[in-house]
Amino acid sequence: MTLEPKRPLTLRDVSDASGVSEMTVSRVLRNRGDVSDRTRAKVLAAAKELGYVPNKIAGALASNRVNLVAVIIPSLSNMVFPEVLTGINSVLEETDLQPVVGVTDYLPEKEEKVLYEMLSWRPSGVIIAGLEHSDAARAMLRAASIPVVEIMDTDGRPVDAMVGISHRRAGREMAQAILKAGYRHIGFMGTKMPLDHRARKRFEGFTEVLGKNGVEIEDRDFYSGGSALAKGREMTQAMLERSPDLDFLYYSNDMIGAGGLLYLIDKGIDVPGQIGLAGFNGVELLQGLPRQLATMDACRAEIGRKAAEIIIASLDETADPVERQLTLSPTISYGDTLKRW
Amino acid sequence: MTLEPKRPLTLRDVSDASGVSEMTVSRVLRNRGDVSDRTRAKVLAAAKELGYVPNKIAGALASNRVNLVAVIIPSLSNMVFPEVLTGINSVLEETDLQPVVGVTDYLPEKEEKVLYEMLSWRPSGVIIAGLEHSDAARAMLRAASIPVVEIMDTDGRPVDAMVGISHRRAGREMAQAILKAGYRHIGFMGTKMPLDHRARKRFEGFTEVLGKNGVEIEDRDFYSGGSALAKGREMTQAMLERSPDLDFLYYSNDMIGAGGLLYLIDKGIDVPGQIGLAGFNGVELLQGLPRQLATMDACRAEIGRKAAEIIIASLDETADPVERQLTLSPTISYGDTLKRW
DNA sequence: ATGAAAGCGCTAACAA
DNA sequence: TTGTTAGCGCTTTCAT
Repeated sequence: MTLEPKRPLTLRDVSDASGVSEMTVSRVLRNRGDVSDRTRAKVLAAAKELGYVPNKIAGALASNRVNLVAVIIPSLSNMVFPEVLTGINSVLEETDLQPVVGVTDYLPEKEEKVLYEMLSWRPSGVIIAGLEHSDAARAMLRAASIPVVEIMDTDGRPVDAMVGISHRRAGREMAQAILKAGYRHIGFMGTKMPLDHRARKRFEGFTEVLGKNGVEIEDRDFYSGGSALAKGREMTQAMLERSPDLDFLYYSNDMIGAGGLLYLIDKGIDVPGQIGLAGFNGVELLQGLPRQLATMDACRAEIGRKAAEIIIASLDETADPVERQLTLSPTISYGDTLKRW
Repeated sequence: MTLEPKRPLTLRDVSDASGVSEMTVSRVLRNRGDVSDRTRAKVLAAAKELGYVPNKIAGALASNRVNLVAVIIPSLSNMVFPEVLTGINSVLEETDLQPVVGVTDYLPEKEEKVLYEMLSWRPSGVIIAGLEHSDAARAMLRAASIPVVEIMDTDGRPVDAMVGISHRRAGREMAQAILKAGYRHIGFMGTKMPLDHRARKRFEGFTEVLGKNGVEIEDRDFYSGGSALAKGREMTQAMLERSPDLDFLYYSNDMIGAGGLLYLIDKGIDVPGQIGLAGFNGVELLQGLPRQLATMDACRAEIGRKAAEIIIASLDETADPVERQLTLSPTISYGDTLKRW
């Protein structure tokens, strides 16, 4: 064992060590083309012995192929997105494609930057949350000439493919369920996030149906930062002190809804008799609360799986065509906090 | 506008469009070397006009530099890891380094595979959870000749640098606090994860101190899958029916602890008088519960930040040297479920 | 079944 | 300040 200056190993090193040409070594390592068993064995032994790790940069440049799929999402702290990732992963795992995650923090400028960075690695496809992007971002997506799947939301026109739910419709359906159950004095709590277009669309759908039925949101409040559970508790308390006549609270996500629910239980208030509650997302996490919050499943894992399938199908000429504009249907679960009519 | 066969743009195209040599275009786009303002403007205009996105693959191959940092973690569903990522991000954001995340699902074989994939992109550094890796993985890490920071845990010897807490010690300290508070009949609940070495070490430290004080765990139970909150509730109920004499329940994570706490509150059991409780992690999420679970902060964001700083310092010859073996000290928070002595 | 040559798109190093 | 040349480590293509 001689000490050489540290330099990553190359195909050349394996070639030298095994006495086989670089080209054949390359074939063995990629399982391409016909190679005799004897040669293959020699090469594999040498590669393992040396601890050779192929250089994908060079490989990608030469072959013009990159097995990466860019996945661009607003956040990792909101459990919704890790769940989508899990769905994407479960499908890509069976291929040689690798997801690479970029986070935008809900900021359009950051989205643009992250997208630029990722596209500069020439990925094979892009999965990106939402339909709202800057013009520059949309231009990049189009110019990349690779499959692009916009996920989560289907209220709008995609650059290429899309999979998600209609948040506007989700808001409408929840409003209908609430009205049917007989509630009329409704308060709303959500995140202070003008850039969360999906939350905005749910809210718009929600107020639209209320409005058509002559009902208006009587109180509303928005928070930012901090523990959602704690915020839900505090905001609920504050809102009920301010507007004691409310008979329903609609929360833009399950975590603050759960905070509200715990507060009401604490106070001994009759839920859903005196006050009804509903959130959004269907986060599994909350099973185990004393009572189940009414909510609506956002089909997160399914969205991830479908998006990955669309990418795969787009890349494979021989594959059966798949639906490229897919709207999933979330279902309401009434839990214990929304009266059934 | 003529329709050409779709082909990604190259430096060459920008060079042609601007009448400036490829080399100078390259310099402009990277802000390297002296370029006249006039030339720079011409180039930037042409690049923007065309919508040129540089090809990092070619750039990386030529310059032998890749601005990626591989981050390898067991899971994204456990909030702990997204929080570490946030810490890493917050520091890397101020450099041109980009984290790239790989997930191992707590499986050594998968860790090995993910590591291999990531190293084949020749990243500038690696941040990897835990100190336990297969021999092959450790060999790869060493052979890569790049900074490697092992995070979360410091009970063991790192390949290169490490940042984390001593989980064994965390377990010991919690045991001491519990004994000092006077509890003697202790039950334990955790995840059924033989491969979660940190949970194992906490448990070992915990039982070690109990043992030295003549106390033994009187009942234990492990779960896998499902909603942690719900599991905590169910397991707590089952354990107390089985072992009604217990006066303390130690949970391997805060989520199941919270489930247990909610169950006990529901039952009207006196916490921490009749039964004390403690978890681990200090998840912010749980603020907002009716009562605060005793827990121990795992310093997640701090670990992420420090790890990123070590990578940066290792890459920058001129930087001040930083501590490369860093053990942070978690602190107990007693909350409302562990008596102070 | 194996090898040799060319070149992927960029940047380091040097020349002008 | 700008341009030229020679590769980075691999794969494609074509020859043997």
